[in-house]
Amino acid sequence: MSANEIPDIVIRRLPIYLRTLRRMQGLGLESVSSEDLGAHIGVTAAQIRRDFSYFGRFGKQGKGYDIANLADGIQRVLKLDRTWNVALVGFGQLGRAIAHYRGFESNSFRISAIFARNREHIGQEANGVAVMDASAMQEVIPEMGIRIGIIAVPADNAQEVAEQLVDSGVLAILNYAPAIIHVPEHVRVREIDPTSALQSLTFYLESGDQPPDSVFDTSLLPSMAQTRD
Amino acid sequence: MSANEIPDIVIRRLPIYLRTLRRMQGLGLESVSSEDLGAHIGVTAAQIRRDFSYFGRFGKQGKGYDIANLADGIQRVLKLDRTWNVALVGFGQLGRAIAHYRGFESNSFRISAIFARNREHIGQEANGVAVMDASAMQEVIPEMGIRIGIIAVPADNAQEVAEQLVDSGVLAILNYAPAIIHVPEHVRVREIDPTSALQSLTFYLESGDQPPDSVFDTSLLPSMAQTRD
DNA sequence: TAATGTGAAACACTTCACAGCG
DNA sequence: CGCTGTGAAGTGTTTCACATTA
Repeated sequence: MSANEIPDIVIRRLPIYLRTLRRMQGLGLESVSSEDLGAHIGVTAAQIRRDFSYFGRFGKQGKGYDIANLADGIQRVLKLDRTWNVALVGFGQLGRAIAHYRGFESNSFRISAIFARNREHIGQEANGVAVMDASAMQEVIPEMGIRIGIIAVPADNAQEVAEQLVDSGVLAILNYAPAIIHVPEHVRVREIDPTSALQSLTFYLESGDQPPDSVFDTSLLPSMAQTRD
Repeated sequence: MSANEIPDIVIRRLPIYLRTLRRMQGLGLESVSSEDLGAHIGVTAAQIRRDFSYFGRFGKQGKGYDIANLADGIQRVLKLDRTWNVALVGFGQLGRAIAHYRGFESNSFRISAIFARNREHIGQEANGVAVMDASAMQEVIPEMGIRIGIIAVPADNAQEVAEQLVDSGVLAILNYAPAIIHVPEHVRVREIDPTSALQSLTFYLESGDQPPDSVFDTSLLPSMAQTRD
């Protein structure tokens, strides 16, 4: 009955559950109730139970969930019981920071190919991985069995890079460029967009007192504010 | 009637609309229909119209939306017609990358204070901003009228830093640490979590052929997979 | 006439509440 | 007897479809 219609929102919560369970495991804990786990993560116990129910019966009534067992289950559902090779495109400030980030390694990912267009970047290396010319993508990505790409190029080049990745066989993209990329149905994209995140937070702040600065800034845009009504 | 109940999900889409409209404006376009705008962004025309209807009547029947006017409207709704000072906490790899990122400036934010605990980091500087001791937060943040904080410290320190920020008067937090932070109701948090994003993408990939590597990796965790049924 | 703004319907997700199990 | 798993109810979000208006 659990078949195949797990909402994406549930899938996006699984890594958080996994990470939390692994931390608990590291603390020597053996089991946890949906109540406890929810409190740690900031979601309701009911949601925890509903989420887990999508992919099986992991709990024991009266007892809760076995932490190691549940974590392993989630890890398997997410197919994280292996290491995924990832291709990074872009080796500017951002690309380099991503290439040097050590957090992926311990979480089932390895940046095993880096591509750039800038001649200055090509030939440099990060973590022992040499930066290749972007034109090598179509050859290297299939060869290495890479199915995940990270876009870390300027917004204006993001769509083009997305297409090159897709043409190379990539099926999942993590997009750091501040641009919406359009890909075929069978390709999944997640956006990393700190600027948008900040820009949606200010909505909730009072603009009132303490202007941080005397500059009345409409940013790059010289346009004038003007609304009707 | 538009009063005050705009869903957060709508607020989170506004920066994307804004960015897209500004790009169109830069291209010299003057007006756009919900149909067109939706196609560019990848949402339905109905959603665009519904979203905008929450904060006013911005369109003209038969014509569409005036790009400059609509962008200005969104900018005002999001309170982005000013520059917000932001405090960055953490000056390791990640913190430094954020400090040097030039994308915030042109989008209404300025990292105007940087804090770290590591003695090596204190006194360094980025973009002309000196790194201060974290203990100075409670004094400096109110003084500078800062209400937005960015957390870029290891997961284990994230909660502590969040509390220091909140105690200093911060009301909005952008959290790059891979940890859920708990804050009072009146404080808003957005997470930047590339690892979780990648980990939720693999769910949709076939694990089948082409194992990228011979390592059968259960990562850091030595635990054995074992499920019931 | 072309495209908005919006009731109403449809769909999606979350929470309630409790039977049932270990 | 405490806690899961899950129908059913409750909310929230998206889409439909069309009257309305520039």
